[in-house]
Amino acid sequence: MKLTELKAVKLAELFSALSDASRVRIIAQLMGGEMSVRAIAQGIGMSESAVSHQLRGLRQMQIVRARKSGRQVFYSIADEHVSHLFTMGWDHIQHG
Amino acid sequence: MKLTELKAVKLAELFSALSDASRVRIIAQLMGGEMSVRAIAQGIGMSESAVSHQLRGLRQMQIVRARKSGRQVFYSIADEHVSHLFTMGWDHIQHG
DNA sequence: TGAATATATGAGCAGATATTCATATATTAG
DNA sequence: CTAATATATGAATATCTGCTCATATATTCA
Repeated sequence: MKLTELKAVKLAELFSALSDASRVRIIAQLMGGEMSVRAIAQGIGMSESAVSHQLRGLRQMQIVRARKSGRQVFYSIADEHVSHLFTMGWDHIQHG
Repeated sequence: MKLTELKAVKLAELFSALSDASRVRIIAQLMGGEMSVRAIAQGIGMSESAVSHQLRGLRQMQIVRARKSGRQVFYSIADEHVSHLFTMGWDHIQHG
């Protein structure tokens, strides 16, 4: 396992995506399918602005992807690596 | 997937363990087997104090475990869930 | 015992991060 | 067109984080 500096940073960034309780709640909701910003915000009791800010970061990290429809934007998990990672963490919590 | 507030925090804490490049380097080294604090520090070019601080957090999160032998303390990955999680992230980086 | 070595820890600081608030942009309805 | 709605974004702020430096503790060696 040879770890260059760049890869260490990339790995840290990946895990950072799930390293905050708000983002965890956002991702957990998206595990059930795509949702609008408003729906996410209401579902977890966060302001739409805060959710939008977090989604921006998640989008840039390619953790989620956005689909625009009319004036709404629907977000969903970008790829199954992410949901798999999330599920593994989830399982670990359940047993630990 | 029902996510209580407590579980969201626990999940975030778990991923936080790997959300920093220094910790990623520490974990990556420990993937090869147990190492002393000094060896870890030298291996990744960090001060022993900084490494010790990080190890403290990782210990509290049960990500690593410590074995004392004489005046040295050897650290290793606490359980295979962690190394599995790490490996998954690693794979994701390789292909992404 | 005293010196040297290995690790741990507390304080303090600099930089990062998450939120709020105000505002901007884009889309739809009337 | 104007008003309303959904989202995005910038600035400001409060909190959190990771490091350094100094110091403490524990263990071994002479």
